[in-house]
Amino acid sequence: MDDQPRLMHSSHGVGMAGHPGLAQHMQDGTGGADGEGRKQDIGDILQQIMTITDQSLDEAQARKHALNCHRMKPALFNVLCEIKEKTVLSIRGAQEEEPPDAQLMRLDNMLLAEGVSGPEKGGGSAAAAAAAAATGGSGSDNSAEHSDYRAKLTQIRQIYHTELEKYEQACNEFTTHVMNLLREQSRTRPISPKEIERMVNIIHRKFSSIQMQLKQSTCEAVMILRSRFLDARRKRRNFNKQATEILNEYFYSHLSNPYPSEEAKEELAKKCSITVSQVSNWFGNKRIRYKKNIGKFQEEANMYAARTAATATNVSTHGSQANSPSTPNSAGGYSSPCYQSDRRIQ
DNA sequence: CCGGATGATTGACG
DNA sequence: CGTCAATCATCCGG
Repeated sequence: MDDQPRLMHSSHGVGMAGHPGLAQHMQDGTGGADGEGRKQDIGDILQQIMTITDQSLDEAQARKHALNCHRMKPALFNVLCEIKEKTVLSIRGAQEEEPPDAQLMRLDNMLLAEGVSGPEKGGGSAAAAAAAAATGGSGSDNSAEHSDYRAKLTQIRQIYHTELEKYEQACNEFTTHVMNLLREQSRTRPISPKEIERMVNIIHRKFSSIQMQLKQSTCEAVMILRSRFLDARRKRRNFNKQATEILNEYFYSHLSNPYPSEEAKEELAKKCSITVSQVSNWFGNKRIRYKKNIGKFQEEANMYAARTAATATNVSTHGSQANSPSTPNSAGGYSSPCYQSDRRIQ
């Protein structure tokens, strides 16, 4: 039975109700042949086919078996095929493949870029590294944040994958179920493989729309995580003591003009293992805070002035004085820096 | 836990 | 674009 040609449009579901022209075909094809008995038979068989989906499974199973063994069954099947063949032409080309969804592609790309849907290790760490670089944090502290970010990303990724797998499994289960159903039904009514395929497509589309929701919420979670991670203000760490000393040293030894050039900033940044913009921030903050309350900083100023003076004398006694000519004005008064520090910045 | 210290951000200005 | 001034958000010592 299975090798009979099967043609049936499946978009109307599994029932036969509403098939046009079936009744008259039956009359035309069988009316004159054998009288009332046959007509009755065919009426029965049709009725059974039409109502088979309304019945409970085991009941239907028994009916189906009876139906398949019915002597009129092959003939009826052929008739159905014939009708189907006529109608299938008008159905063809009704709907075509939809273009790949732009939003879905965007989501996929983003998940891939964030390392959620890509290969296990590479993408995630790369994205985290990029994010870390963007924050411009110093070496020591962002490794902790980095691992924190990584851990959270991994968490998201795991949830995403288990959910995705669940959906996929459910989709496959449902698809095979429907396919079995259709294949089973194709023994009593004509169903073409193409129609089964179309039905599978419909199911897949439905499930992928569910997946899209998953992807969307995953993307959202990643964005939130990322924005929190990238907002450096929320995880500010003080510079280490050495960096602060280097910066202060420069600041107080250039008190008359505490505006490091771009190269000087780069140099300081390298020495302190921070970024140039962090150096700029530091000097900006320092200048404004120093100016605001010079008194508060005087002790500090004296200290650094004394220190630079000491190193300067050390250097000069050793014969080479390479770094002194830059700011003769400010570095000179080491004995009483507190008196000359006023109104330098204005 | 509080308050000052501190790094970063924001908006205005030249 | 660099700087200033105000402000935010966090850190950290007492």
